[in-house]
Amino acid sequence: MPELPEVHTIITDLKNSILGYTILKSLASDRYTIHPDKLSFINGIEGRTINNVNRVAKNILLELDNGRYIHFHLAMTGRLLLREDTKTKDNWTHLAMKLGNGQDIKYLKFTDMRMFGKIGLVDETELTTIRNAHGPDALESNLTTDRFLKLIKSKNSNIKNILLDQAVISGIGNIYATDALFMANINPHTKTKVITSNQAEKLLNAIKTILSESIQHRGSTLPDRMYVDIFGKEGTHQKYFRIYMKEKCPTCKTNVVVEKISGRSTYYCPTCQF
DNA sequence: ATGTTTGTTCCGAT
DNA sequence: CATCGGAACAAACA
Repeated sequence: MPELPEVHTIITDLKNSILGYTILKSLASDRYTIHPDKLSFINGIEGRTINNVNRVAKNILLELDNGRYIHFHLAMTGRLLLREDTKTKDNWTHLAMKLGNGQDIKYLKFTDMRMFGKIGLVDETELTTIRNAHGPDALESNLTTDRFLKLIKSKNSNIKNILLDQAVISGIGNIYATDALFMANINPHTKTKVITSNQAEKLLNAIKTILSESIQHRGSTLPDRMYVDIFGKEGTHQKYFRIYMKEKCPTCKTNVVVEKISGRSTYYCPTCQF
C-alpha cells in the first residue's frame, strides 16, 4: 500500500486538481463498509464543496464546506483516481463522485481490490480521534533526535516493529522501514532499548532522507502496480530501493537475508547491519 | 495449490 | 491492567 510518500503525492495532486469543486453526485457500492453508513455518507457529501485536502499519517482527508471531512485510507490496495470522463472503467470501484466547479466536470473514484481500506464521513471530533491515534509524522520538522529516541524506547520491541507502529511515529511502512534500517546500518531485530542516541540520529536522518527522495520520485510502484497516482501514473522510487527486494547488499555484495518480522518481509544485510 | 502482497485492528497469551 | 505478537480481513497473481 501507499506509505507516506505515495499519500503525499496523492494529496498534492488533489490540491492542484479539485479544490473549490462541488460534489454534484456520488455513487457508492453496497459491498464496501462506509462510515457511518452509505446513506448518511452520500447525503452528507452531495452538494458540498471541497475546501481543502490534508494528510494525517497515511489518511487522506477532504475538508468540506460544512466542517466535515471525507476520510479515505488506502490500506494495501486502495487507489484514488481522477478521471476526465466516464469512459474509463476502473476495476474494484467502490465510490465514484462527480465533481464540478461551474466550468468543468471531473470524476473522483476510490477503488480497492482487497477491501482493507476505509471510506467515511467524519466530523471534527472524529478527526481529532484519528490524529490522537497517531504519533508525530515522520517528516514533521520539530521531530528531534531526542524526541524520536524517547518515542522508540516507549515500547519494548524490535526497531522494525516500532517503525511500523503508527501510534509511535506515523507514515512509515514496510518498504521505507526496511530501507531506512539498511541506510542507518541497524539490524531490524535490534531491541529499541539498546539503541544509542547516535544510532537514533542516523536512523531518523535515513528515514527523512528516504521519504523525501521518494516524494521527489512521486512514490514507489511495485510490479503489481497497486499504487499509481490520481492520474493512473506510476511512481519511480522503486528504481532507487537500497535493499528492499534486492538479492545482494549494494555495499558489500553479501547475500541479503529475507525473513518475516511480524509477518512482513524484511530484507537486511547481515554484514552491514548490526 | 500454495505462498505472496506497500496496512491496520483485534484477540489471546504473558 | 498493559503490552506484545500473531491472525484475520480479501483478492489476485505466480
